[in-house]
Amino acid sequence: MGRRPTSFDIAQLAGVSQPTVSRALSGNPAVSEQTRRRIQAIAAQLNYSVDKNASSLRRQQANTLALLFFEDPTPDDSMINPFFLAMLGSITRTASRAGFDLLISFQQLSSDWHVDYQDSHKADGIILLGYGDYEDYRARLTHLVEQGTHFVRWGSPMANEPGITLGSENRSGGYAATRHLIARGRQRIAFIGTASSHAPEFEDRWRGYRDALAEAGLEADPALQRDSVTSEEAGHEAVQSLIAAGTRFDAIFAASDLIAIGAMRALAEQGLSVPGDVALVGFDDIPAASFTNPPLTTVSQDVKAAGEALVDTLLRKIRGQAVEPYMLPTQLIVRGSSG
Amino acid sequence: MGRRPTSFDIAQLAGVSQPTVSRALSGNPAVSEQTRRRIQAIAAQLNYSVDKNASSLRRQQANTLALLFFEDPTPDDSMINPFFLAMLGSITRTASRAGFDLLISFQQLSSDWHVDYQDSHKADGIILLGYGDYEDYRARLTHLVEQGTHFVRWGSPMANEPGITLGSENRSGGYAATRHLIARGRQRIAFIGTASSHAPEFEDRWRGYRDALAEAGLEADPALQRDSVTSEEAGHEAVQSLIAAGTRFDAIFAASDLIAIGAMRALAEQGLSVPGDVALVGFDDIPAASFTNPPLTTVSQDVKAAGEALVDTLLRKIRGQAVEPYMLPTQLIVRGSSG
DNA sequence: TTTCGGCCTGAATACGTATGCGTATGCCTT
DNA sequence: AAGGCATACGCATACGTATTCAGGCCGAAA
Repeated sequence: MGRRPTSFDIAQLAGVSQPTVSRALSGNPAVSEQTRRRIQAIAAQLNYSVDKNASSLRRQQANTLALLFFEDPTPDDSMINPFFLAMLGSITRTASRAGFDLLISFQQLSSDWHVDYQDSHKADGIILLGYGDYEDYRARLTHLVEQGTHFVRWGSPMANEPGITLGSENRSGGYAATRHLIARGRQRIAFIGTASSHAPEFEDRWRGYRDALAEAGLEADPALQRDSVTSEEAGHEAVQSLIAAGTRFDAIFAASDLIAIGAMRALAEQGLSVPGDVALVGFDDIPAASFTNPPLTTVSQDVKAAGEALVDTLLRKIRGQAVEPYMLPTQLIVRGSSG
Repeated sequence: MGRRPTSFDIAQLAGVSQPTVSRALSGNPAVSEQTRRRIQAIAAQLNYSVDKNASSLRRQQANTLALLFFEDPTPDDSMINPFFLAMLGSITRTASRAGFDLLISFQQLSSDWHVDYQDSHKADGIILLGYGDYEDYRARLTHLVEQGTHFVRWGSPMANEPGITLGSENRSGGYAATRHLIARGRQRIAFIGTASSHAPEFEDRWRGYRDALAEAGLEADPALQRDSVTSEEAGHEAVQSLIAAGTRFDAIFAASDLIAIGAMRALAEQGLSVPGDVALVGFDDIPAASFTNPPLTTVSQDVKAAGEALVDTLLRKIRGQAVEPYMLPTQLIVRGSSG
């Protein structure tokens, strides 16, 4: 026969009915061990596999999660935040271990993602990754909640959050990084990275920075702060501007590794040595961080645990179990760039 | 009403039959502009969206591609070849532009992927990414072809290839890299990367290396070659072994950037300067390559074009159009590590 | 021998959509 | 006035599975 086999074909060959085939293959104990074996043998021989479309239609669930990845539209098409990419491995593996497929999509921030995946029943739940304009975000999340869509977001918890958010302990991470620099004797520590509520993760890291300074009796000098999005170019520019301003500084805490790498380049161009003249700490521990020269001291987020937490939490939500938002610990990784 | 709306609900509200709704929303010209508008308005108001499971079941195609990513089982769970990750962005974007969703899965090499996705009708075609044992690979590809599965593979074309493969021009890339080193006056050029048919991409790069040497009247000295898989550790070890052997060399062509980065570390540890004592060229142009110190000269693969080529080719295959395997050009990116 | 319960299995049906085919309506032609 | 054609729509059905419900069989208890 030309077409791919269906459960009816198996049934006919096994001398049973189609429902029995369905039960046998899904492990339903109502079917005797003997017939189950027979059916499984025939199925294997015919290379049969359950049609997921029919199955999902009938069961009203797809055993699929959707990963929506947001990014600012960038001229350079290919550059993706390496930190999120690193999470991908962990997410897909965890999902697959739970028997779920993973649908992924890179969204431009403007698109109508909120009426898509779960609505059309292609996925049972959604994982939201990436930074974005949080006010717009909030409106969409509210929409999702109203529709009864299951989702989990990675980021920094907002006040009165619609839905649930997981994230790293950004404040304590920033605190540890800054304390480390202070312990190495640095006093004039710059912060590169937007310190406003438009970028809550960065703001939290900045809070940790400020708290550590205060604890040491230092003050956060606004002249030592520069806004920057998370890209190498932005970090490079920010440090150039810092140097051009003439303000003295002996350390930099960069809100992300990409920024730190750009900073490192700007410092080198100006003949400033790392860590001799300027100590440097980043955030994220992306792969490239250990390849720089000197290797970058940074605050590591546990990417593996994060992916697992996202998937587990989402699955619990789908199953109607209770979920609690929580934060994942970060860890300071001391390398050469901080002395 | 509690449930999500179906095309019947829309039909009732619009005073037409369900098929008319289906046609109206799918742009079938058999329905008048006027009724189409009415139906669309109602659908929008109810937040209706087509159930993809039912739709896929009926039409027998899912508008979905599957990306199967292979990797050697690694103890460190999270490390993924950055080169392939970079391709991901381009692939998902191209697919989405064509109206296809992307299902992704990171497979251990041993699993039974060949009986999965398309078989179960979850995807209309498969993209295969990653290196692996090519003999095992061949058997599975043959199986796929026999099943009539649509797929495209990224890699190095094999003789009597089952199915279709796209890849970069690895030979000419290796040739350009080596020529460059020769042009800079280097004579004793080492090659790090397996030069056997178990790793066809690397073998092709090695061929280019050998050809360039031959053209310059030099010979490929086996003492200057070390096997290495594509990881930083492996590159590090390989160069350590090279140095320990005492063989003199003034340049290294590494078969991948990860290897090159490991090599750079090993050289630095031995007090050898780059490019002063040893010039270094890599392959891939991963993001980290431009962050090393000195920045890494490398052979760039056009990741964006590669992703687009893979998706376009696969879609053509799915549509039953003719497809031709072809190779994508590479480009030498000269940075500081080669002098 | 009858009855009852446990264990398997089959018949029927629902999931929501897309499409082949038939039909009604209006308009133009002769 | 009657037939022909294009246009716009409805009827019926198929896609392949999972589940509800009812029944058949068999051994054991009465």
